[in-house]
Amino acid sequence: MEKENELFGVKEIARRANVSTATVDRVLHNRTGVSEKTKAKINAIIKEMDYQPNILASRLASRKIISLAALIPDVSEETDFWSAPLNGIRRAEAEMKQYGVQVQVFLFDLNSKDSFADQIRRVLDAGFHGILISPSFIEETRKFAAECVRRKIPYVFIDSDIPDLHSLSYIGPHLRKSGYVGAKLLTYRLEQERKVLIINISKEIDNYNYLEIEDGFRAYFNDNNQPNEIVRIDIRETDYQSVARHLTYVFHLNKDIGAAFVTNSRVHTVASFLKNSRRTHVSLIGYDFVRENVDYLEANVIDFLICHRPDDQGYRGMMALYQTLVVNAPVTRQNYMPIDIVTKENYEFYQN
Amino acid sequence: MEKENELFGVKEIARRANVSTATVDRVLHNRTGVSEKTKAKINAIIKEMDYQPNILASRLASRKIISLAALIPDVSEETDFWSAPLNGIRRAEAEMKQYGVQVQVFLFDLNSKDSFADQIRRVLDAGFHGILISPSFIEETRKFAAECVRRKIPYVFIDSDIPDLHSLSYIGPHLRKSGYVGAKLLTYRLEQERKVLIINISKEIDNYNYLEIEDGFRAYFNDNNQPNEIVRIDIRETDYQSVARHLTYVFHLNKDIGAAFVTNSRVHTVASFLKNSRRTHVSLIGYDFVRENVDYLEANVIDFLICHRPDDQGYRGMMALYQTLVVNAPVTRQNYMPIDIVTKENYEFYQN
DNA sequence: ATGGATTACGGGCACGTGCCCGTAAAGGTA
DNA sequence: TACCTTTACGGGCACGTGCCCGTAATCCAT
Repeated sequence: MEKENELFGVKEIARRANVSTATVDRVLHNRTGVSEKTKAKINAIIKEMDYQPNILASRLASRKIISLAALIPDVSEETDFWSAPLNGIRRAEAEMKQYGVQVQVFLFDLNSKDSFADQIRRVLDAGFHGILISPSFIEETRKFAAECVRRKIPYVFIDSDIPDLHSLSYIGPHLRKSGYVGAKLLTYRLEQERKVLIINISKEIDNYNYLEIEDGFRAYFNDNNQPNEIVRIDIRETDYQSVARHLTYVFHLNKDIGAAFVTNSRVHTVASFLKNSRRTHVSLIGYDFVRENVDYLEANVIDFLICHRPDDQGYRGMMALYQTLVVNAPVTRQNYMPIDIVTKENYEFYQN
Repeated sequence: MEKENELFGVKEIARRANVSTATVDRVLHNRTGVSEKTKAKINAIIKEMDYQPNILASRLASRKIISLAALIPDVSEETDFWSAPLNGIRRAEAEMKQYGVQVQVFLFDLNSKDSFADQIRRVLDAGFHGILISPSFIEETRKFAAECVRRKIPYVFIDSDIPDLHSLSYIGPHLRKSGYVGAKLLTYRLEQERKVLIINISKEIDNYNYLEIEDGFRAYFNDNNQPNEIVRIDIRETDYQSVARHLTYVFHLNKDIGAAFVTNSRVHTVASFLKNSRRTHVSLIGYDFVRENVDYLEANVIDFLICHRPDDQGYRGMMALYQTLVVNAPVTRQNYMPIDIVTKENYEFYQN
């Protein structure tokens, strides 16, 4: 069990090029102080023997810590959704720590554009080497991206994407397809004469994500010639009373609703309403593996939850930065997460 | 961005204990040559300052390669299921390579107990430091495990478990629950008067996995007072003609079968039969994300596939060995994989 | 007491890379 | 030519740990 002849180090390159290892090092990190001639020669040798630097030695020798920032929403009373990505980020942190990488997390208030902008400024001021960000507000993110490009700081988007800002990578759901899956599950045992209700509960006016999901949802009905009528409702308050009021009204107007689809994690509020008003025969589908939702899965009020592995998103996002900054390996631009289907029967094994 | 004061190395321990780093090293690797007195003193200091060895430096300094073996079934014409775990193993290999870990894969024929035994012998003879194994044959695995325990080689089971052989870790499905999920999906839109068919297609007499799944499947019917009659059939040949013959007979005897559940990845054979005999109204559920199955998902013949992330199983299995042998961190004994539900609508994002 | 074996420990090089510092060579100016 | 600046490169230490080798100290038998 001895080491195979992997003597392909800087020393070997230096020997072949008749220079010192210091010169090879200068070329490898393209620093100044090397004549064009020797630079070319060394580069040729590097390419020829497909030199792979030893990351162990490199990280050990360099005293510099690589520091990464993660900028995500804080958990609120409304939802602890973002605790999952945070978990993944911590997991990545633990793994990278031993290789000299530090991680710092910045949290902002999803209901405050200002707090988002503030934290962006703090992150940029601190001079991190790479940044993971949830691009919750489009304009601020646009400015942020421009600044990162200027400073050549790689940044990764998670959970939602802004495609035209060329981030290093996007890691998150394909929302349109995810709405499509929701429609499939919703109609799987739905009678033809029943109506379908789409519910969007959200304070924010910023409806980009929601529109994608609804679009996919409706596409399924088109593609499969589903005859059911679709009713939709927007609710701009998130408290139970307001939601209940709106829903009471809708169900009053439409006596024959057979299934409801909630476009985000607030499905538990709807579940609560259905349970209280004894309408649990209505099929209910929504998003995200948060505790309130799982409770209603368990109680047979919610039929399915659609999830996008938020934990993994955090983990992979950080790892994408690690790959570029430490390993210097390429990462894929778009990394769509699986569209997981969670039920009462399989949730106990679900790994976020 | 400077390194925090992490001067907690062997040198610091040595300084505090008034010994040399070599002596500290002997204690750390509990080698001989240290008096009980100094050993105790050093151990106290190590514990007190919660010393964490620098893996980078450790792997760099030690010339020894850590070598891991993976022993899994070969892909056959019957099924390419095992190409997924192999993928995960390769992925882990690439990641560990830079840290001085080598991986060697051994394949055996699922239809030949002898080839399994042969490969076990080869693996044991080569003296690996850790072994990943799919314990396909019980008796041979028992001997293997005994030998590993004797030689103190950690071993990990994937895909199926033999609980009483205390492997370092089991990574794979909870088969019983997985059958339970299958039953849920199968009955979700099934009419009460319809019968349900359980199909087991397998040459091997070794039915351990199958029994677990069927047990879970039936448990769902009990727990939920499902009135449907359950018909079961064992088919000991795997070729299409034999399967079709058996199924023709069963469908002849039972005119009102509304759904079929196949306990393994050969569901595509049944799908083929249903399609050819124009019985695609029968709901069909089976196992594993292999291409033939996905084709029938796409064609609306198979309704759902249940999967257990075989790729991840391979990856995590290798990583469990890495964790114990390199990082010296504890791993969980049982690691049940999520029970994933794959449909025509979400399969394109499924990540094995 | 003497010699030999055993035990307990320290010195110091090596792993492969990063990078500081020193210096010879080349170029520029008076 | 003398002096200074810039360019191009080499020497060599450091990172934290593994481990070989050498040796003083201790023990035991004669």
